[in-house]
Amino acid sequence: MKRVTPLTEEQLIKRRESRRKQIVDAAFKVFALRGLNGAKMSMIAEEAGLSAGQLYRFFESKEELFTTLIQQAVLESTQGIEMIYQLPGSPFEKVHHFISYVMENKDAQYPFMLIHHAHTADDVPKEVNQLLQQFSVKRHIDLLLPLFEEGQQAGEFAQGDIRQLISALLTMLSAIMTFNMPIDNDHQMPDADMLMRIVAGSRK
Amino acid sequence: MKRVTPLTEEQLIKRRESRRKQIVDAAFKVFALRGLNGAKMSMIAEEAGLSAGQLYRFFESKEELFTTLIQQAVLESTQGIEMIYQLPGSPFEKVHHFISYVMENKDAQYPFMLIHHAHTADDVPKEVNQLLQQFSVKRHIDLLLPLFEEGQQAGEFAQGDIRQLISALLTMLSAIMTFNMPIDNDHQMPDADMLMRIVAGSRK
Amino acid sequence: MKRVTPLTEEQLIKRRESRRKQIVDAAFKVFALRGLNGAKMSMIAEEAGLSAGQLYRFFESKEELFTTLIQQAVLESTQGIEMIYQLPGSPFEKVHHFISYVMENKDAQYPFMLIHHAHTADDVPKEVNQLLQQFSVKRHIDLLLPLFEEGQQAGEFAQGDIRQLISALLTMLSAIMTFNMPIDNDHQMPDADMLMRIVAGSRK
Amino acid sequence: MKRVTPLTEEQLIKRRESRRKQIVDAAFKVFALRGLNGAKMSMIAEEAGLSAGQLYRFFESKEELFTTLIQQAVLESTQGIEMIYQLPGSPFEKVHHFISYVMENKDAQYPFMLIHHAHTADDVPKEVNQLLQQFSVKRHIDLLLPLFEEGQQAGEFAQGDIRQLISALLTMLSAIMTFNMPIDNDHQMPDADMLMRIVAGSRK
DNA sequence: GATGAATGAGACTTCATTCAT
DNA sequence: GATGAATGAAGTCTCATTCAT
Repeated sequence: MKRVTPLTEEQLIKRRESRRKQIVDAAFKVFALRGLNGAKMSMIAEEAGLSAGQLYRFFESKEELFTTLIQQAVLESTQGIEMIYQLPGSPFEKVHHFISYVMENKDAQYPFMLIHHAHTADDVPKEVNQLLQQFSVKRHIDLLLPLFEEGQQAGEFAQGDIRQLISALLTMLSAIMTFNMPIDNDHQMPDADMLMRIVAGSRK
Repeated sequence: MKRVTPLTEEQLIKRRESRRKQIVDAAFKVFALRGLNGAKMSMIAEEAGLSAGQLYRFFESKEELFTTLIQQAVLESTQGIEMIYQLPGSPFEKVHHFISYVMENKDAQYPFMLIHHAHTADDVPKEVNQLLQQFSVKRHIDLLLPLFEEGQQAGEFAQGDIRQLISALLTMLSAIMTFNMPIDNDHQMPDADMLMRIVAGSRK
Repeated sequence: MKRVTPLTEEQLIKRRESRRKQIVDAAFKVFALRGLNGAKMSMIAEEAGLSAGQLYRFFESKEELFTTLIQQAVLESTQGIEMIYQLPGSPFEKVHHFISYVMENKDAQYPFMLIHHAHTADDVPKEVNQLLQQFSVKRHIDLLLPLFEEGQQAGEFAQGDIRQLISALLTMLSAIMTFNMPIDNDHQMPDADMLMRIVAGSRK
Repeated sequence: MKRVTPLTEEQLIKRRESRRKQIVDAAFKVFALRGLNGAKMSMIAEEAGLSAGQLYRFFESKEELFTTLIQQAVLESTQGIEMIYQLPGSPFEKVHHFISYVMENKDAQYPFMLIHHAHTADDVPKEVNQLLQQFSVKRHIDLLLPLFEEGQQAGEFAQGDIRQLISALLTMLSAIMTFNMPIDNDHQMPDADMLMRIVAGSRK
């Protein structure tokens, strides 16, 4: 006769955390792809493999869930950008690597897409707006500034206002990631080489 | 008691058509800015200066309205692109003008934004999907092909696969127009000059 | 052939106001009898003779509806108490009349019941709490103070702390109204005479 | 590995009964304070120091639990009233003591509060309604009748219909206990002396 | 013909109740 | 036996669509 024993507390906590991760991952994806209003709690639940009601044992509301994700996205996007300094090669090569990496990894794109939705959606929780004001692109630009200054001095990058250059690059990257067009044979995303032309400056 | 002379049939038809145009214009704008789900019928009615009920005298449903607009957007985007041949100057200058024009004119952007929404929304009417498959970017690329071949031969444009180059440019343009981020001092949209670097090719 | 003409604007406004009154009256009753949580929007809608969705054309949310009613109840309860000075007779007779009137008129009781629910319910909107703090019983006591002083000096009322006496009377009145027990042959509400014994003081 | 000696059957039954009592006590309090709908099973479980699931090993449903409590409350309220004959002094003093005791002891109030909720809630199980009809206030009045007759004959109590007098007193008591208003400096509960004026009759 | 009021389907959220562990 | 995770029904709220006036 098999005796069924309750899980130990440790097991419970582990399970709970893994559940929570499931939800966060699912929500990350669904919110990134569909935005605040387009994402339905039922979609997130399905993506996470549970019922909608369960979400509320982990997050008080759709708003709180979204806010949590934005916090995480802000963090991850910053870390993703900081990563650029670990990449090998000259500034040009670093940036090139970075762009390639971001464009090829869905997971790397979600944070940027999420932040974009947070900027453009209609009824964003006010905590999110505060977050966005504090950790805006400005921060990302600041992070990249030394690298671009170095690149510019080395003659690898276009001359002109550096901050503007970085901002334009980031905007284009975000725009492309957000664009989210189902790629077919016709629609072709610009590749990293093309984007690097913006960074490097034109022949003309 | 005021006696109103009845309108002739022709006048009636005219009035009806002008009414319909009001609706289409309003819907164009609202759908372009807010997407299929974000746009509420009541918003469109208000933008058009009509009651919500009126919309249904011209379109059977929100879906039909959206479908109609997509048809028109496909048409207008094509016409917008054809316009490029009327612009003065070399191929490079033509493309530069075109990009500048599109980026500075809200109205010119609506068709592209609308098509983007049609591509990314989830519950798009199937007629719309058919339309998008038939009149895809492929068509736009075909239209621009001669111009870009000329530019390439003149050495103004980057070497390499032309179709890919055009596709990338169009995608970027759409992406930027769709990006729709509230511009602040931090977020800076790339300008036409920067985009032209993609077309012109890099120094490297 | 009968020509159906739209209502004039004036008619529309009238209809809208009458609708609103219907809702307010229904909500007043349902909230008074069942409290904030016990009252379902569908019950209010049914009592008002319309569908639940309609309520939202007049009030943004259940909370706003409740808050509006509390404002009105605070007003009405105060006016109801001020009314006591219009009643004929000595202070004792005035108070007696007042108690009788309140206990016999359902409508006169709703404001007090509503305020009671506002005090005791769980998730009261914060505007309501503010209101209750500003226009609390203190105000009612202040209003009745002159009358009770007069009655006490005339020897009609019990000696002792007047404010306490008034407060106790009001509390008992509220408690009785709120008690809301279905009256049967067994349960007998105390009548005005009995309550007046509290006011008048005991023989002992 | 720790070996636990199995409990004897008697011990098991004892444990089970103590468990059940925990639940009943917790539920008594929570239902008394919050009513049928305001009380959540999870609150009762927490108050009892158990998991929500456990409740269902003792009671089939919230309704059954509530019904059980009402049965007990009816019993306890009757016993509480019978207690009055054990109190010292004249009828007046007995009643005064009783009122003081009830007003000062939360635990003594729960049965009355519970019965009140049973009377006023909307979706009360029908068994409860039957119970309330069978063991209504009538019973309480019958119990107190001899005492009040004695008091009346002794001239301590007001003249008039005794049953009505008792009923009014009980109703007032219940109402006050149920009133449950957060006491502040403004709201002042009537005290036992004031209530005794109802019993004793007025000077007038 | 026009208006905006009314309905009903669907999304968010809570909680009694069941059930895997 | 116990726990707390999972479900589903019900309530609040929104909006496309219909319809009385």
